[in-house]
Amino acid sequence: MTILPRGKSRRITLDDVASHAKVSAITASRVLRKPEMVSADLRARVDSAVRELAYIPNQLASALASSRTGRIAVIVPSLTNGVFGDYLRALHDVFVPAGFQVLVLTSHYLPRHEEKAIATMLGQYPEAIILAGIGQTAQARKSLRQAGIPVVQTMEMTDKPIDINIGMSQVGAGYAAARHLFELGHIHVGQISAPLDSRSRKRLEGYMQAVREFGAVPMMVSVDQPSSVPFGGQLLTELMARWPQVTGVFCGNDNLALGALFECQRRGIRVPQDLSIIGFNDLEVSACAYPSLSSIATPRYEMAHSAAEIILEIIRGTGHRPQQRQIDLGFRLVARESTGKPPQSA
Amino acid sequence: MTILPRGKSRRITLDDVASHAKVSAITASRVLRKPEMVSADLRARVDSAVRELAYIPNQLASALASSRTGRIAVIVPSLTNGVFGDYLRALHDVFVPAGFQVLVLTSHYLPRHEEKAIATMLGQYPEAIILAGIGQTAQARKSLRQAGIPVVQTMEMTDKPIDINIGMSQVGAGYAAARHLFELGHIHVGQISAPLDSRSRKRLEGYMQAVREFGAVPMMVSVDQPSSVPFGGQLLTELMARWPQVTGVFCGNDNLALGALFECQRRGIRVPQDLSIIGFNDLEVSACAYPSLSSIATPRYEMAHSAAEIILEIIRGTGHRPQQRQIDLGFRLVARESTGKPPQSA
DNA sequence: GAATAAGATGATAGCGCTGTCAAGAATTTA
DNA sequence: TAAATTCTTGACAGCGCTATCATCTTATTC
Repeated sequence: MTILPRGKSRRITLDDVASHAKVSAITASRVLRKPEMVSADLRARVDSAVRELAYIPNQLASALASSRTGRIAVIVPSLTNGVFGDYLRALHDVFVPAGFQVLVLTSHYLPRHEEKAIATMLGQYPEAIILAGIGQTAQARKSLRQAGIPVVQTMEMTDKPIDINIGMSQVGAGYAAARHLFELGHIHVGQISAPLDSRSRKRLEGYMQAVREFGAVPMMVSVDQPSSVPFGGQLLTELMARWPQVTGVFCGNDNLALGALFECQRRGIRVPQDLSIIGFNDLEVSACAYPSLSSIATPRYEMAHSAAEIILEIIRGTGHRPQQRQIDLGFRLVARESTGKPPQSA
Repeated sequence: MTILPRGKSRRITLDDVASHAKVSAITASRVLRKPEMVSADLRARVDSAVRELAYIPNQLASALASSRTGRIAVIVPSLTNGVFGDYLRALHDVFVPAGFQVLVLTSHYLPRHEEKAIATMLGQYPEAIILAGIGQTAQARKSLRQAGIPVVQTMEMTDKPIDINIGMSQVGAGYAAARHLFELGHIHVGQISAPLDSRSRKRLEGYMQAVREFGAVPMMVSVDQPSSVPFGGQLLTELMARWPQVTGVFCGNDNLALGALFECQRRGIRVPQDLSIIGFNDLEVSACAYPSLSSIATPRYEMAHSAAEIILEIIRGTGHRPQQRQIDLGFRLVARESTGKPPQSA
């Protein structure tokens, strides 16, 4: 095999196709974009020229000329978190068939990174931008407004959306998780989290709300890193060292919950007889863990899907915006085997 | 809040910045790209104009004019699989700081989808393209060759790379996993997999090789869907129903292994006393499961990282290609608690 | 102080495509 | 058959930027 040529043979352009088919460039362009406008004869000639030359249109030039880039910008905190796998899948499911390209950048849970990612994205002149979360910097909000494209903030609710907001109440969901444990009769309910994620902090707020309501004492440990399964075990260990009386734990997300569950198995703590565990997000794995993990099911696929649908409608419908600028898709408490009544002795 | 204007206020261009700063457009351009070429005075004027107008360069126009798109195309089978989370993270880690944009498309494990994704990507005129796997269609291979850009096939090895190949032996790794069980003394070693993924089929081949070598009987069940934790439990159930004598299971990946492990816990099968389980990929969760899961550690982060580094070198080094066109990054057997000797009775 | 070199700035011409409008060909109508 | 209508096709300009080359300053040398 020979070394590939680089930039040697100029790439085939529309003009090449046109002259090969003996038509004007614009006709060739039309054959590709609006074939019904061109006679069958010319269309056939152009089509065969395209095939013969293996012509690939330059989307850059096309986008520049038409000011339609066909790009949708997405910024998520992380690619390794299973939550965003589902989220991105939903976006691809809607946008790719509709002929749009999905550009993804990560913010690593840092508003500063997100601001930079937003600037980078806007330079690509996307036709819409979808953000995870509502904590954009002032500067970022300004750029987003100026861009004049649909901006959708997802994953949580805000009173002051930049444009459109499709989410759920993270505080409410955190409250529901903690309340579930209190209502089962637990008095000593702990919380472990990785509050680098601002949504994680909202859930903590919900936990605190429930703690106050049930007259309990807050017991929290956290780690300033992206959450992961191993941290779940580590944080549970810390929690139980500081507050041995704990009988219920609300984990900021299912990865932490899974890690906590494994740690219990390792240490012979029975779940839920000795300790109840509830997670957050309801990842696929949670339902089939042993014991199966109680969790809060979040509509991450649906949030992304709705965001995508609404954007398509706006783009196609000449910019008409939906009546509703804030959509709360809710959440669902899923009580499974990992939560039960506290032990009698406690 | 008012409805956002759409396309009403023309977006700020370089000309706006230039006239605002009372310099020529090209000087403004230089301030942004090669500031050292411009005097401090003009640079300051342009910089403040940029800030005041909140100018965001149009990358499209820039790319068209300079014929440097700054884009790297990546095609992966799935976004939800944890393996590709690590893989994409590595690509972002290298390319984003280097000023490149990473475009991701998914193939859903289907060569036909991959072919389409490749065509879409080439229309974006990326400066390089990175593929997961080696099973591209003939048509796709042709387009890729014609594109004249670095093409890196990853995740597995091939004798006939399109251009550059950075991978590992999937057959060899599958063989190593199965062999590990045979060497521990197991005679009845089963395999469960989701062979939609072509690499999964390669691992099966390795398993068969080991089965032949140790004079054993192949026992396999599979599901024609993307792998997931729940399928792990389901497939294990099927396997043990058909071959109750099984004492060791090689799972096509760690998700299946995790599901199998949970199923064992549910059914009171002790791991590894009654049943040994080995997974594949060594996801983060495997090390902290209980019992911790034996697995094959695959260099997915490293493969993507090397691919990215090599591409940067080629792009920056005026197209000089590395001597070595095939790089095998190997794999590592990680024996943990989930694999042990078979029960005496067997 | 004149000649030269080095540095800073600008004018011009595209990159490859599409929007707009004009012109020609084919068809229909009265 | 002439006029009106529709359908096809093409010429041209320009999207916003950068590569290239030309011009004008300012420093450096003898």
